[in-house]
Amino acid sequence: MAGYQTSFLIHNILSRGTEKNIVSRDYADEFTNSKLLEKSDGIRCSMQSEDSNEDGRGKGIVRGNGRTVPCVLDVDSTSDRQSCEEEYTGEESSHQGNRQIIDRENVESCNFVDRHPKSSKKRSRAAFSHAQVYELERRFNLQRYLSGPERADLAGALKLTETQVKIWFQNRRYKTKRRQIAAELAATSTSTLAKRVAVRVLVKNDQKQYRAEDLATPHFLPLHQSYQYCPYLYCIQPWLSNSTLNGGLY
DNA sequence: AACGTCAAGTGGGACC
DNA sequence: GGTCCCACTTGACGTT
Repeated sequence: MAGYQTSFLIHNILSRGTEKNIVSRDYADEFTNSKLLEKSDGIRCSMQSEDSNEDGRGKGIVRGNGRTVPCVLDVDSTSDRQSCEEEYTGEESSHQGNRQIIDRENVESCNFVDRHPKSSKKRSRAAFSHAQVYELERRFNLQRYLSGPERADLAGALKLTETQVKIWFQNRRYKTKRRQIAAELAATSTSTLAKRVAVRVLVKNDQKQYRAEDLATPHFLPLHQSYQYCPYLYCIQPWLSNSTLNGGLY
């Protein structure tokens, strides 16, 4: 990847210290894990409790279905977080709405319970740092599946648990697939609609084929309004053939 | 308040 | 049985 602006190098961003980190898609190829951790260490807050079924650590094997699919280049331009979620100032932010800002010395003890002792039963949700997300994204663009050792290496480099890396890749694959399906369905439905739009004959042989009140009553509502929250339901449109359905989903 | 995003939870299938 | 995966769902949190 060429043409990256130096000012958007992740280590430059991270080294700004008190400035708010603005994440750009313009990342540096030469950026390494060591540089990443050199700057990012201590700005994350992993609130997650350790997964009970932490798996595969140190086994050094590639499992049968732990396949590695290299170099699937599909840069998802919409995958970035939409806003800056943390600012590293070396102390906790005074903004109540902000995500957790972690003191370097308190990284190990950072968890939701510590900060919210009265709501210890609340489910916690880790907020990965931009540097961690960047590196995960970068790796995902290289390969969508990680073997056990690869996952362990990445987890160690990012100071995440293997389970967190595994779940991140899992969620990321599913997210990509969802967007791909939605895009395909949107494309097919619009093209299908274009082919199937019923055009009423209004004039035939110089005779009007409509009544005046017909013009005042719309017959069609935009389909997408009905599927605002269920985009996948586009595929259940009756005019789509089975082959289209199957091909679109699996 | 409604909505969107995302890490984590859940459940089931596949593989060894 | 253990581990991985996918396909959702849940709950926390940020944005509008």
